[in-house]
Amino acid sequence: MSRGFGRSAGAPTLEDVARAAGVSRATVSRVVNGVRNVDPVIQDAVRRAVAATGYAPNRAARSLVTRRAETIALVVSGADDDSPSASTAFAGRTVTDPFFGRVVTGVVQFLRPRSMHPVLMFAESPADRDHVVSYLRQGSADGALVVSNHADDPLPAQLAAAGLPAVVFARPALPVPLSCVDLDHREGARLAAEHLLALGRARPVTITGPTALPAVQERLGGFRDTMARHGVTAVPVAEGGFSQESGEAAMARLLARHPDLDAVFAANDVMAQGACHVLRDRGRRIPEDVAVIGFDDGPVAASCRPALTTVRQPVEDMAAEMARLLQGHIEHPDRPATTVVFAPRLVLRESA
Amino acid sequence: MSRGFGRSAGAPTLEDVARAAGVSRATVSRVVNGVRNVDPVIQDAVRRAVAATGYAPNRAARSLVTRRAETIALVVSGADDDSPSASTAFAGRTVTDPFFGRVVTGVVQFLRPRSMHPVLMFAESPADRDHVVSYLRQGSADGALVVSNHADDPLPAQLAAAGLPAVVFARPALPVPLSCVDLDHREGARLAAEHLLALGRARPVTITGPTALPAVQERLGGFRDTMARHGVTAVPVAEGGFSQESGEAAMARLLARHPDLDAVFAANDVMAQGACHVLRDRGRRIPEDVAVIGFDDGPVAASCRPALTTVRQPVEDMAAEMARLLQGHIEHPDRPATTVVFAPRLVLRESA
DNA sequence: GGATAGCCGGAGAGCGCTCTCCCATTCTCC
DNA sequence: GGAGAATGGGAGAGCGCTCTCCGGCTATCC
Repeated sequence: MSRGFGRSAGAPTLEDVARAAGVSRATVSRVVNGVRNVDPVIQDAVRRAVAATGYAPNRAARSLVTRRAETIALVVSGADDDSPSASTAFAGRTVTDPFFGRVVTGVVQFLRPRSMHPVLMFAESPADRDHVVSYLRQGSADGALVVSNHADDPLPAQLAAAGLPAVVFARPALPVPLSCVDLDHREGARLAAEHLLALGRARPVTITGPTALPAVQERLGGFRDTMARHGVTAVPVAEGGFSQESGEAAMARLLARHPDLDAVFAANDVMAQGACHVLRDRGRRIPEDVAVIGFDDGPVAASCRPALTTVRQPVEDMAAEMARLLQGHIEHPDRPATTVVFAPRLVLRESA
Repeated sequence: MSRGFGRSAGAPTLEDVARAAGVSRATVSRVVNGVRNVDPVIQDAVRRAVAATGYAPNRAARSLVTRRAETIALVVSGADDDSPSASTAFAGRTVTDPFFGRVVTGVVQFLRPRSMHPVLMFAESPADRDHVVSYLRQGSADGALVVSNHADDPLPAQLAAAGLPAVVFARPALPVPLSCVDLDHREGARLAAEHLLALGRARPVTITGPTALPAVQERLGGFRDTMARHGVTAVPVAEGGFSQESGEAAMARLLARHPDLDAVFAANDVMAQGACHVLRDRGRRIPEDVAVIGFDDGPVAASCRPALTTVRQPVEDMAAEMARLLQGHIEHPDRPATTVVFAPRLVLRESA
């Protein structure tokens, strides 16, 4: 931390290091960035000068000329605009949701070795979305990773229209010329259905998420189709909102209409957990009386009782892939958008 | 999005706007930043030109001259250096931990109205910490918010030594000249103890976190002292590691040694939940046979069964206060470090 | 009416860096 | 040994912005 040189009061600059090493600014820059060959002797002198002055390259100055922020935005987006309370409900749900943590983990996994760090942004209103767009247009970040919880989130389209590099998690409702990562939801649902069938369950019900989401549709379709293929033609459905309470409510409705149900497939773990609570309160044993399968395999799945049998979504890998795709789009602006689909896996625990 | 002007291929610059509006660069800058009086007529022309060109000020250029990044770093820090597996264990634990989400929520609450966004960083190794320090020294962020999960995390001291603005969550083990926010842990433990005493419990046990943490010490001390003051002199203790498994293991040990226990005070909700599982597995009813009190009041507390009675830590408020303090330090570098202590609150649910 | 103050716009100097030229030196090969 | 190629360092022009200074203008006051 010894300064000594930088008589210019502030932090030492390239100029200071150059003077200390007795070379030009350009040479120091070359050594610092490891570009072009530089005489080992001079390299050494420069490195010593860097250490002596405690030099740290100024990021703003570098960005100004390279036109790269070396930063990406991680945008959590999509609360309903016209619902006044949506804003807080959403923030509460998603940021505290372990799903969010898993996304962060995956993104950081990819970014860290590259010494990059995500900027966290939340887009819940039209103003927020404009802000995200202008943030990128200002060059504060080179691209965006978007996680919407709303099927018709307009942000991806805005980003695409502005020609900004972006990758989205889960295919948006209306096609957008952006790369995205997604899960094979139909396959996940098929896995769940076949497991329940193998268990001999013949009166399954399902708790879906908001049916506007394509992913929700696919899970439902996959489940129904598989069941139908095995002769189970009618699968009662209740729609939930991904929250535990909504799962409880949905379960209660299903139980009232179909007291003889023997299996539940919920569109996420949290609702599955809610369903378990209700089932237990009504004296049903899990999995003996009712088998329950969730979706996601978030941290709750393993820690709740009974531990949840669930369809694992490799969120961390998917998030890391988003980052990788984004990097590709940033470095090669003309690269066409692609969709990477991940395979789900059934994780067997206690509930089914 | 109509461009039209910027013949300079890239994004429109101040220069482009100035030309379009028929004024000087300085005037455009003044209008954009709302500094000094500018003739309303000219202001209007400038605004029109801004809209017409689709101008967005370049952040790097601005930062270069203002010496402000208008960005702060949110650093999650503290895995044990010498334990090879600590890195992943930590990342998994903390990022997925709802606690982290609550911190983010609080920080964003403060930052958002100011159009700022946190950069997420993880510091688990000495190299990571050096990286955080140099990131700040590069001017990539104006200051850091540090959340350590390790009592003797060296990062705060490094930051302080480098003279960088930083605020830490929870007082570090060894005093560091940085502002911090903390909870009155003794008071929280007292609240829990008195509630158990009021319930008529006389054979309480407690599951602590890693005893190296000052907060853990205070919770334990506060619990013991309050109990002692009411005649309960011996409180069996088992140390946990804040994870559910560690809570389960601790509970099992306590149960083996003190089968007649009638109350458990756990140092966090997750361990309390683990304790509940073990107690139930051993046939103990909660709260009839054993009353359980957790700490934190994270999202799990309300959603697990039985819903947890717990000591609420206002994490969001604390995190927002961190951001506020940091802003103060950034704007007034000479402001002395302060500690803001928050009051806990007992939240009554089913478990006690 | 002239001197002084106040207001507002423009000119221009950088902020710290990268990167393209350019030039000096050494190497290579006939 | 001399022409050509390669190698490695320096000079200097900006990147897009802010901000100080300056100058021209109008308002104010004796």
